[in-house]
Amino acid sequence: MPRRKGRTEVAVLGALSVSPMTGYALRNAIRDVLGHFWSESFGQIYPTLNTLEDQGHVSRASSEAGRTGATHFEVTPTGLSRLKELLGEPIEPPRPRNGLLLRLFFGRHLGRSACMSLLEAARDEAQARLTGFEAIRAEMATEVAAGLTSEVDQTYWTLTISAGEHAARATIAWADESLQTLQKLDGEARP
Amino acid sequence: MPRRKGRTEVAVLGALSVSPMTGYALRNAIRDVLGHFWSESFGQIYPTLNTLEDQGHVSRASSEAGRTGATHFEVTPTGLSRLKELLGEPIEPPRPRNGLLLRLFFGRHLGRSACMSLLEAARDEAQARLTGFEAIRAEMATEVAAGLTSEVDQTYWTLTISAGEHAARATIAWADESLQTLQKLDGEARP
DNA sequence: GTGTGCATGTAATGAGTTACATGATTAC
DNA sequence: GTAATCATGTAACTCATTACATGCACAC
Repeated sequence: MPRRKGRTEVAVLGALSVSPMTGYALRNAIRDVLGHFWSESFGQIYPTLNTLEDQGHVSRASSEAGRTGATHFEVTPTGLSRLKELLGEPIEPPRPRNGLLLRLFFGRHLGRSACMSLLEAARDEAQARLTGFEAIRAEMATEVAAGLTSEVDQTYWTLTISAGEHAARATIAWADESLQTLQKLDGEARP
Repeated sequence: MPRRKGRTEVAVLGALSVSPMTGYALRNAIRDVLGHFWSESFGQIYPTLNTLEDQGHVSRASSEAGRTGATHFEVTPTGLSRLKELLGEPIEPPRPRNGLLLRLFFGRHLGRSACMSLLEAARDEAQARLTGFEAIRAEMATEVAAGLTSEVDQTYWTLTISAGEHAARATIAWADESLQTLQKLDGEARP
């Protein structure tokens, strides 16, 4: 019985504050909308919803729209204050665990060409992410035009996309630079 | 009884491959040298060392140098192949969990000024990291000059520092840009 | 009628951290 | 002598993922 420490609650309450939905839709929304900076595993969402319901922070509003039998969850007023409270809490620093950098650090053991493959993969991945962000920007623009999203929300959401773009471009530049560095490394040793 | 999945083993074998040392020194080395992209909790290191010893990948070479009673661990030949094997395994993608971006995404609930404080803190932190990397570069240069570190190792290690620098600069640029965006946000609403 | 996707959960497992517990050694 | 640091471990706990289990509804 895992005790949730608030992080999952923020994602759930926040997502529901944008729009009420079922647990299933919630999982998809978190994956699709918050996916580039947040993830929740499937088995977290329903238990968290139940906990939140017990605390009166969300309530079930069964089947207004959508299929019969599906329960749409919505945030209650106390749930909204809880969200604001959680958002105000200090950010706990993530413990870094970058598998790519760990491999490169011990690159002497891994070998030059394997390291270069890793760098190329990282660069391509970052490039793909960059392309994905363009699509998200376009999609958001249409939603704002249609009145589905407020401009204030758009501003905040764009900040997170921009963060992803900056990070991706930095990765690309670093990878290209590093590939050049390793290219030169051959100079002295092995045939 | 946690089953280790290889990630801790890479860090431990890798660090010991650079230089044999005690478990205690190992913990410090991982914190100080790999710290900007990797972390191991204290309670992981000793159990992992014992597992690795059982498998013959590391051995105890007691008290050649240093204090009496302290056991220096060193990598065995099979440990070295094990390290190479582990380094060659696919990188498991980290599940993103960025507390800062989660807060900014729901910035409408958190409030403009709180968001700006978070951004300023992130920028300052990135700036501090950038300064730290300079120090690491300088220190490494003296180690190479003293013959303690090979130039090949230096090349690989520098790649990881460079990654940190690129990421930090990207964070600074993004935070400054975002602060300007939020500055303008005031335009219409609240007094 | 049947497969695909919607919808809701539980159980087992694992990874990793924190806190606890203990003692030896060196610096002052 | 005593405080700080070196040194080695264990136990409990938390957080989170994966796999399992189940059933309905809608499109074809």
